[in-house]
Amino acid sequence: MGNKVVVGMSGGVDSSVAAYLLKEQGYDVIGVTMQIWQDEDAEVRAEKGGCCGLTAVEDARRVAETLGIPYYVMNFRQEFRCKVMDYFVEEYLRGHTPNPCIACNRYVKWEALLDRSLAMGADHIATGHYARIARLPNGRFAVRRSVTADKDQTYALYNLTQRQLAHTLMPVGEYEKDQIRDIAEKAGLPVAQKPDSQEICFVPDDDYAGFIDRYAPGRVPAPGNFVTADGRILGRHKGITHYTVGQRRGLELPMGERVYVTDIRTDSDEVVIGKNEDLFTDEVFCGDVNHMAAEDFGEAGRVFAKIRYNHKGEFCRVEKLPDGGLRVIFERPVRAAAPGQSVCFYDGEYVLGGGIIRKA
RNA sequence: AGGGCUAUCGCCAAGCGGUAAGGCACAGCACUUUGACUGCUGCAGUCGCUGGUUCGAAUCCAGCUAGCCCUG
Repeated sequence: MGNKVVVGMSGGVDSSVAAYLLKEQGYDVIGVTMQIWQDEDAEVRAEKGGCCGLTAVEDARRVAETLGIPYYVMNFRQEFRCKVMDYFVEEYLRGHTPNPCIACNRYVKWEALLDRSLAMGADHIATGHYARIARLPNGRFAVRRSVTADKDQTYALYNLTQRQLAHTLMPVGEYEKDQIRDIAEKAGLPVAQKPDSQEICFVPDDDYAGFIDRYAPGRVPAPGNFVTADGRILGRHKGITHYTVGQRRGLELPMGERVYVTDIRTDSDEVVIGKNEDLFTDEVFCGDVNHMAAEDFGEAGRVFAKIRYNHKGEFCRVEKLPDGGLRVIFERPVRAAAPGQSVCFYDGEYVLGGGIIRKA
């Protein structure tokens, strides 16, 4: 295999250093920024960087110049709109809580970018994720945890395919965040001090519910009742897209004690309210399963799993369902497993795979 | 228009003559490449109104107003 690699450059520190490291390692590096969404409001665009705003292009281009590598901007708006934004909105409309980053990784950052990169003669694509890629004795590829436990990003990568992994490099996973900034500093990269990105990149104002209102006018579920599990009506809510399982803030329900959303009923537009203790479950069911380190979870026995990006994780047992889904039984109950969120399984440092929660 | 009870922050609620607890809600910040959670900070110059007693009242007294209850 050759050594031509396309690095997805977001304009941030991590992907900039990824490009730098690969160049140092002797790769034939090409920098690419994926243009994936565009806010209609020019002012918002100017102020917010995000992982893919306009400042992303400017910053990435400067970094590419500094490194002396060719640089291109590729338009992936179509793919992003279809695979990420549509998916995101549709999921919320049906009362689920999607993770757009996972979809973006699989379908845009990888599928779309890899195809186009291979088409232009590249052998690999690379990103600035805090994760590593390994070829296992069984011949399969798997994402491996970053050397830093706290900055680990493997969770969001569980859905990548074997083919995608075979053509991927993640040089940043070998370093700590501080080291990455040091490297950027020493290499004279102009983005060394840029803050980390966060929140949903295509919702710059943080108001995801408002975004859905604008994205799917006329299709947003109407306001309904807040109810207790035993049917008592507590008040009115703004529509189910405004809520997610486990949520406390924004309910505007002065109950004297902290209360949380425990369920969302799409059939009746009811949002069920309960106590924190009502949010724990030791069993979840998921579908849309992706296998990574192993072809089967059942053979792995006791595995570790995370049910959201920032989850300490819990040990569990996985049973395969006839329909291809999974039943996951945790050793200790997990809190607020929300339909739409992903479960990512681990065998030690390696990602076994994962699936999307459909019922908890 | 007889009697009784109650009126303290958006909701609940301490306070019982010595200079306004707390919880929930809410806001801001922190944390965070998803939604959440969590943490921190803030949040009644005033105690239904008007007078009075007192060095001093949300706390005592009177009247008024409102709500609730019991009688009629």
